[in-house]
Amino acid sequence: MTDPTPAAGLVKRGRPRSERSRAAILDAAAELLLGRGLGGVSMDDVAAAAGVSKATIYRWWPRKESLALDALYRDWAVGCDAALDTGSLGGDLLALLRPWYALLTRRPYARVIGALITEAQSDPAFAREYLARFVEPRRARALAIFERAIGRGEVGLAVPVDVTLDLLYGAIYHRLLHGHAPLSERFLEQVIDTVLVGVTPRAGGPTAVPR
Amino acid sequence: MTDPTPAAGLVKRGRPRSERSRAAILDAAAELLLGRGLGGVSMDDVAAAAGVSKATIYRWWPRKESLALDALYRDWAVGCDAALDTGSLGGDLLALLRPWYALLTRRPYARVIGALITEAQSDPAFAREYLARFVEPRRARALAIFERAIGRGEVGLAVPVDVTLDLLYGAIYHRLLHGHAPLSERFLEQVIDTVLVGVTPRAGGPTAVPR
Amino acid sequence: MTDPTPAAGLVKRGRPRSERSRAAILDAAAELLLGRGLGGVSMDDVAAAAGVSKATIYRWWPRKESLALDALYRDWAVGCDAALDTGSLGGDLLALLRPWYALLTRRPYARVIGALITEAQSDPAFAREYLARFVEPRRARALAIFERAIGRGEVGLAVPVDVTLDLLYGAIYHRLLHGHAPLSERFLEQVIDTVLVGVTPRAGGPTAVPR
Amino acid sequence: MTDPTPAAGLVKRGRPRSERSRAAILDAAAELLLGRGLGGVSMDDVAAAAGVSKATIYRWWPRKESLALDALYRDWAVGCDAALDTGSLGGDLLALLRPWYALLTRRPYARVIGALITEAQSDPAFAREYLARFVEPRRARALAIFERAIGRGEVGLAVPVDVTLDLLYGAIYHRLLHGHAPLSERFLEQVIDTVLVGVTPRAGGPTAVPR
DNA sequence: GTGTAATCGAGACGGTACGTCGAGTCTTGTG
DNA sequence: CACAAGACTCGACGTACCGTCTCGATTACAC
Repeated sequence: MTDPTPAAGLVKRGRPRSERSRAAILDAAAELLLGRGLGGVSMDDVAAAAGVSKATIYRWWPRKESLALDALYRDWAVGCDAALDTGSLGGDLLALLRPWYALLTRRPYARVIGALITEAQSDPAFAREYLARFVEPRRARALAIFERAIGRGEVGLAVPVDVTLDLLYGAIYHRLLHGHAPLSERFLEQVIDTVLVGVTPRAGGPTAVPR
Repeated sequence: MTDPTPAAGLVKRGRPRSERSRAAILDAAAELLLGRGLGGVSMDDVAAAAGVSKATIYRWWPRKESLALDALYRDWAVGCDAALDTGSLGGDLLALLRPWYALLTRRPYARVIGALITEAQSDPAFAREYLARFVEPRRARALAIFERAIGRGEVGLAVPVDVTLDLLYGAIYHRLLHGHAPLSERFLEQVIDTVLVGVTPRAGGPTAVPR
Repeated sequence: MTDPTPAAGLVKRGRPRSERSRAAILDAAAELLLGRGLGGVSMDDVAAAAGVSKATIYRWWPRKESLALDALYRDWAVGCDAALDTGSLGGDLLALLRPWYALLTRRPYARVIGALITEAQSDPAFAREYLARFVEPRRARALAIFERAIGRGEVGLAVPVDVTLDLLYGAIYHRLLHGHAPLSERFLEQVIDTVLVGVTPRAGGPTAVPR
Repeated sequence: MTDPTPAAGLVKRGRPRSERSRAAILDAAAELLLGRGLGGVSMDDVAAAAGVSKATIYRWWPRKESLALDALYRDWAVGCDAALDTGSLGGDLLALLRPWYALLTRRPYARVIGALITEAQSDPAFAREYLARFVEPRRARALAIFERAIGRGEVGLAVPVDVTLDLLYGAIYHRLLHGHAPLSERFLEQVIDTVLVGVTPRAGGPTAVPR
């Protein structure tokens, strides 16, 4: 959204962008968003909290949702880069998902995530941005883990991995967003266990759905 | 939200509520919401489309989200009441989920569902209402199906059914809301198949997650 | 506005008008109007204070201003009917105006009078009603007093009495409505004195305005 | 109400107020007010007619009445600044009042004046503003004229000038607001004549009101 | 007594304006 | 150029009041 490295050939003219302002805006936005949700925070609020002019925010972020995306993204990558190889599918998944779970439950991320998802429904460009930053990276990590497991023979070849990923992440998002039941560490383990059973190869094949 | 059967002992006084207006409001709201999403529809829009005063809407629905809940709810129950017993877990699940899938994909429900979920994050009363109307009924149906399957020995006794339900519904909501991959009938079947494999009892127990 | 004696030929049918309601409405209206002014009182307020249905008010008074007219009129006639003959112009005027002055200063009539006058500016029928009830009667009394004084030779024949009435009442209304100076009993006497001087016949005529 | 010259020591920051908008608002307001009266004009009307946002109006004028005050004030000063000295009290008064009379009768000012007076009844601050702008200046002019006349011996020393001013202005306002009789140029002259007679010194003192 | 007819209460209704708020843009002067 | 300040447009918000309406329940007179 805010490219820090402009075209190399261009000479930089005029006053340079204030890094201080940028950080203040993102900090203030993140704090306010987690506290009151996207709908409860106005751009004036962010500007006031960051000690910054509203025009400065709009110069760098086209709308509130984009700002929210950037503000929340900084924490979001936690544990995503660490590609631990524990040697087993279950261990790898747990190592991948546990830090994320910790993040999700530490502060009310669901508030803002819900609003971002809603915004994505009617703005394809925003949807792409959201997916690219918040969904795809974790999905790619999980996919790599599954591929390693397939290589080790831990996962049956007939298993549709993309569907499995949806089961895994879908279950977690489901509890996160709907809150019909607690999103606990126990739940995380149960989800992984159930998925493991579903993908582990065995002698007799599963009973297919009659159509 | 709007109880049609007030306290029986109370004598009815004053001009009765106009059923015509109520229906017109819900119709107009449903149509507009599916067309433009919650954020794209104003109360004035609904009032104008329904040929009704804005005050009349506010008299019965405290906010736009509540109205949306009522407006969408009327279609939502589709296929939920039909408790087909096909004789197999997979068949039952498919019979339950297929009509719902058809509803979800026929019109852009995701737009409004997302907004309702977002609202639920910061309003516990609304969250309860949303769950009670949009989530719990379908979940209860699925639970009944699983219990029948357990009775038939189709599902292992150690399987945590609530987690399984989250895998099932979570996967579908995940694709519905995130749109990272199409929510197709094929996907629906794959989800059911994978879940079936995960819950079907077998000789050797599942590999537990190493902790 | 509300004719208590309908066409004689008409037979009275149906439930008769509740005199209790009528009185309660006028009482409540007068009290509220003097307390909060016309703009500060809603028809719902009056209905609630009178323990009466809003429809009942509208059945008998076409609009709020008409109700205000009736509500205030009951006090307004004070001292207007008493046609004391003190024997002198000054004495008669004082006897006429003093009770009215007392009424005006006892409670904040100016609030409502101002609103009625304003309404009269854009509704000729209302203006006629207002004049006929609030202005003409007192004017007619004063006119009679002046005519008696003319008969006694207290007032010059060349004096334009209607203009003199405007000076008299105008001065009082001026202080009542504008409040730039107190409307005191002293002021009332000074006004009468000054008018007396202006109308008393003398040897040399007044200096006419050069035109 | 809207001070054009803020504290001198303060540096002007931010976008300056649009003089164009300010003038358009006052023009539109004056035109609409004289055409339909205060009650017949909504803030949306003014905003639309002035090609301006409603919020901009509310930023500078707290309520409709304040706007009306400013909008009408621009014409109101007509002939007030010209302090003609015709040499006689009658001539001076006529020179002062004739232009005002002309203004009052050219367009339906009474509509709005009535509403302003009504508002003043329940808002002391507004009352002060109204008096300071619409009443006091003309009164001060007339007072100066009377004091010159006293210096010339045209007015008796015992005459209470403030009461005389109330007779003069009161009579005019009375006909303006009540409309029981036409506010004509002839009436204006008669009022001045009668007042002149009342204040001109003579041999025998006036007959005091018997108490 | 049994219509018939007008009243009454309660309160929902369409409509209009209110005054406020937030998003996002624009216009100054200053660094 | 970037930035702070803040005025601006636009559009929606939720509320309040107006005057109308639809109920069921009363209350009179007329038959």
